[in-house]
Amino acid sequence: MDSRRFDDGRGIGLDLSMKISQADCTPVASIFPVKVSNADKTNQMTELEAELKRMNAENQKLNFMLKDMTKNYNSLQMHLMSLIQKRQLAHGVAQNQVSDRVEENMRLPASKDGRQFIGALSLSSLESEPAVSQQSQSSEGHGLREDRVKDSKFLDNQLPSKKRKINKLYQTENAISSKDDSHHDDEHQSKGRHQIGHKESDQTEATKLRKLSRVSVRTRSDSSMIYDGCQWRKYGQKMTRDNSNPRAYYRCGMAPGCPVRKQVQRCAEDKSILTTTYEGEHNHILNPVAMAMATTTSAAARMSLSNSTTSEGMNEFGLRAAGTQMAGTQMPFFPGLPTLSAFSTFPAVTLDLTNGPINPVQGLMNPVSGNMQMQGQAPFCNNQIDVQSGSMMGGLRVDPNFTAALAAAIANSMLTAGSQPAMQSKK
DNA sequence: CGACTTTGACCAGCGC
DNA sequence: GCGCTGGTCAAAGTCG
Ligand SMILES: [Zn+2]
Repeated sequence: MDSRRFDDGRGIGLDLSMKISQADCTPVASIFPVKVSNADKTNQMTELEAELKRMNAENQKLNFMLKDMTKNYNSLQMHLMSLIQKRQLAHGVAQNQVSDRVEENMRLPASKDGRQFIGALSLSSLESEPAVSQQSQSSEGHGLREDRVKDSKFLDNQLPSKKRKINKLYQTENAISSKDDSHHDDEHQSKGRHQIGHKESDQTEATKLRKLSRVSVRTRSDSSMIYDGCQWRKYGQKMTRDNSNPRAYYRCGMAPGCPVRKQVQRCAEDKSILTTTYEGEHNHILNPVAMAMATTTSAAARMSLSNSTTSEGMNEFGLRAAGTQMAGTQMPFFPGLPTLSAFSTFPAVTLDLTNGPINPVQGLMNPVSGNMQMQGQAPFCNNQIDVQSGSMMGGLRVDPNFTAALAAAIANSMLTAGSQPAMQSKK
């Protein structure tokens, strides 16, 4: 259906261009000939006006079409992503009994320098407003709100007024799903809350998927949350064992029932480093910033999954398993590189943007060569993926969205690097 | 007053 | 079985 619409759009576009040429040519050609009577002039004027109106209408139509197409494209892309992931899951989970352990890589040692934010580039470039980083500097609660405000401005098509009610609804909905989510098996005995038995398997699948597609992003940020284009609803906060900073739990609030969650926690050693862990995939249309983030996490998750399914330490992306990379050749790029610590057997990927480029221009010129590393965790290996490395490039270039997202993240960090107000104190 | 955040409580998993 | 820990819920509080 989408392809049909696409064709329609193109057809109209062609039509319009023809009309434009008509509108451009006929009057001009007929006006220039020497003496034209007033009646003729008015005639032409009315004709022109009519033409103009038609063009306007056409234009609006086209705009609609374009929006529609963009929407469809986005949703299709998301769909494709999830399908790909599901397929890989089907392969991977069967071979590989991935344990559901919580990852412990949130507390990597601090690295040296550079500041990074995620995703705001796209927004700032789209809105041509440099205020993004400043907004995200506000206090915890406000930071959230501002994210929301920006999102609601940004997303005209995202159920603006009904949002809140839906969120409420979704909260309860999620209460059920998340119960089934995390404790699907044992929940049966303890509470009678799950009367939705037939849904169970689906949700179990969804949970698995969500848990498997877990991606951490480490950034330098003074604000309590990085801007990633999504609306997040906080549903919990916890002190964790080996980190004096609390971990905050958020779930996606952009659509009811969206399974995506994220955890945000500051690094114990370096409080300027913010670790954000994303779980799951959105089940709704995303704005470009969120889309970039989502595709990044999807790609990273796929890499992690494929890593977990390959035995030789080489995955489909041509990424080599940790041992080799860790041991040497890529390290020189990151003098202050944290070593991977305490990775559990849980497959997850860490995008480390904390080794920010000192030279912003360099990063902007060649975003993909920015100091960025990915640390993938798989049952049998710890992967540290250097975006600069050839092996990595081979794999990542396959997915333009991935590089786009990375580029956005890096370039954004360049934009925001200079303007870092004083750190606000967390509550 | 509704939407959203905070925070104590609850629950499951895990190790001992 | 017990205690610890992480994840989630939901009532209460806060905010606009
Ligand atoms: Zn979502």
